[in-house]
Amino acid sequence: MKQKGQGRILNFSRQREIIYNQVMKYPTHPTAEEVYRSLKNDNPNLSLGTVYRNLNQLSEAGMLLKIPIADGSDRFDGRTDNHYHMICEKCLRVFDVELNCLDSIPQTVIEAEGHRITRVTLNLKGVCRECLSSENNKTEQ
Amino acid sequence: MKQKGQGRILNFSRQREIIYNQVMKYPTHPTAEEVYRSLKNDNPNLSLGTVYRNLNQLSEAGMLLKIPIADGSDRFDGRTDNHYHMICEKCLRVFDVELNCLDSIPQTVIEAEGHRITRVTLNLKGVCRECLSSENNKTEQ
DNA sequence: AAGCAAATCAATAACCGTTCCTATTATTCA
DNA sequence: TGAATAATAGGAACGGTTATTGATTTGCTT
Repeated sequence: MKQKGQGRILNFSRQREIIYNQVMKYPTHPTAEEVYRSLKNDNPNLSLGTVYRNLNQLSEAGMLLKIPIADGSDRFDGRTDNHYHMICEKCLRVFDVELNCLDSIPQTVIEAEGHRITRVTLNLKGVCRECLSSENNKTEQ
Repeated sequence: MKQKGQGRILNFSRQREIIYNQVMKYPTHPTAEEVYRSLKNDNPNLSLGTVYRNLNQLSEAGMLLKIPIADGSDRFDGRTDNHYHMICEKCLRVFDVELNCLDSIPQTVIEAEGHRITRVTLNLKGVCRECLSSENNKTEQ
């Protein structure tokens, strides 16, 4: 393993490979802890520190997306194209959200205030479609 | 102190009052730790837990705004109207940013995905105007 | 003002997510 | 193959925050 810069290819150690594959396999935006637990059975000597280290390396290399969650654990996403996330307050699942209106924020702020924006992190909280409809079934909102 | 609901009036205990006043006094978006340190000299028996508790109570009551920072401590803001924040990677100061384009996000997501959005949290990272211009003075970017 | 219940307090232990450390094992490549 | 390098497991340590405790203060009722 040589390179660590953004977007570079990482060589795959055994542990890195199973960790990467696990995140790619499920679109559930798992936390490091969840990745660890889901792999621990078949890999009894996997350690949590290794999971954290590899998830961070993979996201630095641009192969995964790290989703910072304001009031909870970071999550990781195999989808690396530009998109955002909503966390449901009821079921706690994380949903992908397309929002191209955010693309203009850096330029807007530069023009208005003179600051240069390098990273836009958005956290949406709400209630997902499924939870909304099961709420409605109870004629309660 | 009776009420805890959103926007209700809180009675002011002595400690709550000095904590609230301190946040209102400075527009620096201090962390709980910073509020604690800035008050500790004049109030030697103030405890950090009290600062946390009161800042959270005040923000639940709508008298302060709690700003979650993805990779650091939460910050508190005496300005409670709708606005957003940029943190400068160089000087680490937090700046207020006006961004009315975000107001339409809840409706957009409802229409596109069917989820109901209840809270929009934005974290902007970048380089502030002052740091940008001092960078330019070194003919280096 | 006295008595009492509720709120608040300081101090500190516990907690959680994450990173760091160390000795060991695996991988690379000359 | 063997020396250098990188990755690992396991667990300690860390920073930010919350929970617990027992003591103190406050507000209410009379």
